[in-house]
Amino acid sequence: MSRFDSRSTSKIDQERGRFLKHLARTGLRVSRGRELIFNEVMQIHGHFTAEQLTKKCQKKNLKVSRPTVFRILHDLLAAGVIRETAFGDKHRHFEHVYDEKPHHHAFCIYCHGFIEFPDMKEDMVYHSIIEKKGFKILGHEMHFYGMCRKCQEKAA
Amino acid sequence: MSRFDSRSTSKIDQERGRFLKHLARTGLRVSRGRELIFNEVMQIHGHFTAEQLTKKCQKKNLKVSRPTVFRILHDLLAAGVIRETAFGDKHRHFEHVYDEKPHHHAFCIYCHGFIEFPDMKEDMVYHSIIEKKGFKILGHEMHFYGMCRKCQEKAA
DNA sequence: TCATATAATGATACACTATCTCATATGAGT
DNA sequence: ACTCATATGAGATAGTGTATCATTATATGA
Repeated sequence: MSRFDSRSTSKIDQERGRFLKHLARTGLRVSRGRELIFNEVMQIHGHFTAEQLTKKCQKKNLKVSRPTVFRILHDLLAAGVIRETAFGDKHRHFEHVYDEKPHHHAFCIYCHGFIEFPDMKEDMVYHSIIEKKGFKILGHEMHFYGMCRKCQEKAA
Repeated sequence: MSRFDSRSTSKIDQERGRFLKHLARTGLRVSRGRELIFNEVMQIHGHFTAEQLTKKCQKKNLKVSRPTVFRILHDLLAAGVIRETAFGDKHRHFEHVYDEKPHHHAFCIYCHGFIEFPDMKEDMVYHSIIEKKGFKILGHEMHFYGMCRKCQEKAA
C-alpha cells in the first residue's frame, strides 16, 4: 500500500499514479521526500517557486532540504506531473498540471505581477507551421506584457 | 556631430535617433561605452545574452567591462531599442527591435535550441479579454516547447 | 583654458538561485 | 540482520546579474 495521503480525489490519484509509474520505470524509490513534496505540490493552487515550496514545508515542520526539493521537482517534471513556466525573472516557476484549465499570462513589467486568461485555441494555426519544420510540439504558452491596472493608477 | 558609426542604414539611424533621444531626455551622456555597445548590438542578427555580447566585444579588443555591458543594455531597453525575451533558462536574452519582423519561438526542451516562426496576428483575440481587466498591453510572445528535429533523430 | 560639477567606468565584492559533492542515512530485498 | 543501491542534507560551488566606490572622462561656465 502506498504511504501517500489517501484522502485525495480521483484526479490527484491519477497524478499520483503517473508519478509512481515514472518512479517505477526509472528505478526510483517512493521515499519520504517524494511523498511529502508530491502532497504539498498537489495542495498548491497556481504557481510556485522552489523557494516558496521549501518555505511552505519548513513552516509545517516537514523536514526537507533545498537540494532535495529541487531534485524532486525535477522528478515531477520528468513524470509530467508539473510543468515549468518562464516568468522572465531569475526564478523557475512551476505549476501542477491536474485540475488546471489551459491558460496564459499577462505580466506587468512594473510590479512583476501577472494575471491569467483562458486559452482560446486561436493559436492552433501555428501548429502546422512549426510541425512542418520537424518540431514536435508538447505545449505552448502565450505571454503578454505591459502595465497592470494598479500600476497605471499609481502612475496617473 | 555624433561620433557613432556613420556607415549605417536609415533603419539603424532611426534606432540611433531613438537612443540619442532617450539619452537626452534622461540626462545621460553619449559615452564611449554607449557608442560601442550600440554599434555591436546593431550588428547582431537574432538573440544574444549579456555574456555573449561581452565576449564579442572582448574578442574585438573593445574594452568594456561586464557591469558596463549590463548598464548599457538597461539603457537600450529603456530606450526601446532592444527587447527582452524569457527563454526559460537562467540568462536574460535580448534582441534588437529594428529590422525584425514580429515572430515567436519554439524551444527544444532537450537541447535548449529554438526555431522562429512569424507572428500571424491570430492572437489578437486575446487583446480584448486582457484589456477588459484593465491591463495595458505593450507586447506579447508566444512560446511553443517540445522536441526539435535533431533531438528526435537522436532519440530514435 | 581652466575649474568645477556631474556622469561613466572598471575592479571588486556581493546577492541570489540553482546545482554539485560527498559522507551519512534510509530502505528494499535476500 | 546483512548487503547494496538509492535518498538525503550540509556545505561548497557555479553562474548570472547587481551594488559599491574610487577613479576617469566629459560637459559646462567663467
